[in-house]
Amino acid sequence: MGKPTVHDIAREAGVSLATVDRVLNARAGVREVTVRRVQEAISRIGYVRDLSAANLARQRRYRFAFLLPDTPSQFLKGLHEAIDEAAAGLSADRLEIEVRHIAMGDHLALQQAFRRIESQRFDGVAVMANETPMMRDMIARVKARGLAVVAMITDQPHSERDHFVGIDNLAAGRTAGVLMGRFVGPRAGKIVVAVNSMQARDMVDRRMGFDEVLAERFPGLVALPTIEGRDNHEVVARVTAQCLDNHDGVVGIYCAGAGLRGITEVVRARGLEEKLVIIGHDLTPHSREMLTSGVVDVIINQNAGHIARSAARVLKAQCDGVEVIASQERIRIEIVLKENLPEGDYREEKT
Amino acid sequence: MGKPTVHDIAREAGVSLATVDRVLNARAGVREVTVRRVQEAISRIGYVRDLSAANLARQRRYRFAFLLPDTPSQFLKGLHEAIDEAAAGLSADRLEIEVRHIAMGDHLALQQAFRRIESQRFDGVAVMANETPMMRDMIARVKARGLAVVAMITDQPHSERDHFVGIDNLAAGRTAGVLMGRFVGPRAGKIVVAVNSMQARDMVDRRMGFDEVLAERFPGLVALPTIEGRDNHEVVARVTAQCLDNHDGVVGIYCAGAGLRGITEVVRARGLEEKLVIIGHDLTPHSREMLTSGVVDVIINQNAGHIARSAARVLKAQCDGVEVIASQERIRIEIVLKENLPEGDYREEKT
DNA sequence: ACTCATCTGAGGCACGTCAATCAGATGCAT
DNA sequence: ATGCATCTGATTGACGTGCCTCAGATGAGT
Repeated sequence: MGKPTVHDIAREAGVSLATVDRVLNARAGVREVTVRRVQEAISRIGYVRDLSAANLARQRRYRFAFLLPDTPSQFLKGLHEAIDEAAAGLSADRLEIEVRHIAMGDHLALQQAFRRIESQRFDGVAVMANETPMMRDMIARVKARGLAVVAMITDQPHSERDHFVGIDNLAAGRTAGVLMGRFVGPRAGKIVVAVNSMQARDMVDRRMGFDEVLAERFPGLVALPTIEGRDNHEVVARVTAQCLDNHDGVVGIYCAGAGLRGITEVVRARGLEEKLVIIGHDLTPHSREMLTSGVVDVIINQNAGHIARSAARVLKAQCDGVEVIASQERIRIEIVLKENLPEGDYREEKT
Repeated sequence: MGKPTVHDIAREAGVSLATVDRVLNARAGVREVTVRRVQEAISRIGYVRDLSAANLARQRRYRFAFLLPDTPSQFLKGLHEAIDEAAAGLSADRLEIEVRHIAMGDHLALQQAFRRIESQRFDGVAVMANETPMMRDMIARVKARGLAVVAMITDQPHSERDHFVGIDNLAAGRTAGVLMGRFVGPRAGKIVVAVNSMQARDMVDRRMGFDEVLAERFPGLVALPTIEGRDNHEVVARVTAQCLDNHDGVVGIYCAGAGLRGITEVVRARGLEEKLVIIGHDLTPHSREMLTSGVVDVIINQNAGHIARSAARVLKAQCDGVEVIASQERIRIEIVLKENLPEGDYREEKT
């Protein structure tokens, strides 16, 4: 005979289906003794609940909100697309995902967004934002309401989030550091480092990791003071140019944040492609092109598709009270060279 | 109102549920006119079938066989564990996976294995084996029986397999080549290259890719004739030692196949860790340790967990006649350094 | 007689299956 | 040409899949 069902439990425990169901779902209205009797029957016959049948019966839908900053970077655009794609693929599993862009830094907007999520019967939230006391409060509130919460890309380590979907940015910075050191080779020289903003935790971590490795293993390389690009190519381009004017012996550039385009423009304009080792973050149409054409040497990537799917899976697992496969949810620090560049990975090709 | 169901189609088309069902499942016994009428109703109300309800009703199970070589390498052990883990996670989706080890090269055993699969009502097969005319025949046979077939790790490009789950080994070899060239730096010298066997297609591809890049971009580096290790540490160790004895100016070792342990033993015994750049393939407990301790510089990895899950997903999608998310099924050529080494990725840590 | 906690039965979710029915066509005898 | 039995392909209805839900029954205690 097949796998045991609720009927088998009912028969085995000498109660009705409805009672079994109440025990299974830990609802009230069942005597202690009965609960025990049912539970014993369950473990005796080795019952495992069929989640898809259960979801069918209760017409369950999982509603998740994904909160992203409204910064218009290519990476964010790619992430948004990846989320939509994941949502399309998972709609068969009764998942609905709504992406909302929020002006980060605008505390009021963020608060409103969270309040709206509370009142709109969502089952979970994935949020990408800097960690602030306010964020911690908001997360605590929705958690108290029973929602699942994951932090995406940027962790909220001191909050009650259930999970972090993203990479260890310190390790990413260290990885960039090692590659910079080894690609530059035995030459000594200076390294330009650019970030979005030193307000952002992940940028600070990357910079720290990068500096650590340079100090430990490549004493010939000196990282210059951080350039802050504020998500703006033109700012990055201008400041990078200044930096190159002011310093002799620059051998590499590490672009830890957005704005790689600004850097590649300056580098190409001055014909420095061959002389400088350039390392950036995140695969985008532009960074792929720069990799292919040999202007950029390495891209450190966090796979947007993987992040989107992982966030959705983790939220669902949390709602179901189920364990995830840890190794599947570990976002890898991908090292991408021209040689191992995956085709069309940042965006789906149409079939 | 909610999503349209078969009832809505039936009402809209003015037929009964059973007729709708036969149209949906393309079974015979429905007049042309009626088929058209039903199909029009379907597209008019935008019906999408609920696969989980369908599978519940028909008590469907997906039975897949995974055929692996019985070579006792650490990578294969890890792959087997990854498959079991994936199977455990997917059993909720009604997937059953059976792993079978087969003495590759033993044509008779392989044929028997395939015959058994045909007679045992499997829905799909994932196979890891060298491409031979016999394999092509076997694949054609099971395909003719309606099974889904994917090639794993090693492609069967001239067969009728539905999909290949694995990496481009030429690109992997090129990736190893670039890293070798850049890590060695401006020094000139010789590179030792070890593989399992030049009979194996993937080994040949890796070697070719490696050589191409060296020739194109690092003319100072010369790859020595291939060492064939035949999946045996001791053979690898002995031949590597000989090779180091016979050649001056070796600056790096590329281990394209199994047997990395043989190489690291020789290197450590001679205290050459610092002097040589060592690049290997596949994360295993041993290669992780060598990476951590700095003996090995780079591991090119194909994620066993990803491969196992991808193969299972693709097989299921094939059975359901559904498209997969292409980017999710693209196995990446992972570059792993000590710095971006994922924790416990080769095997699940217990929670 | 009337609570109240506990428990049951029947029906529903979206779909599949199979025996049973129906309509139309065919063949045959008149 | 008409009536009638027969056959066949098209269609239906009812029930099954594992689980959930809610109105209502049961029974112990007041």
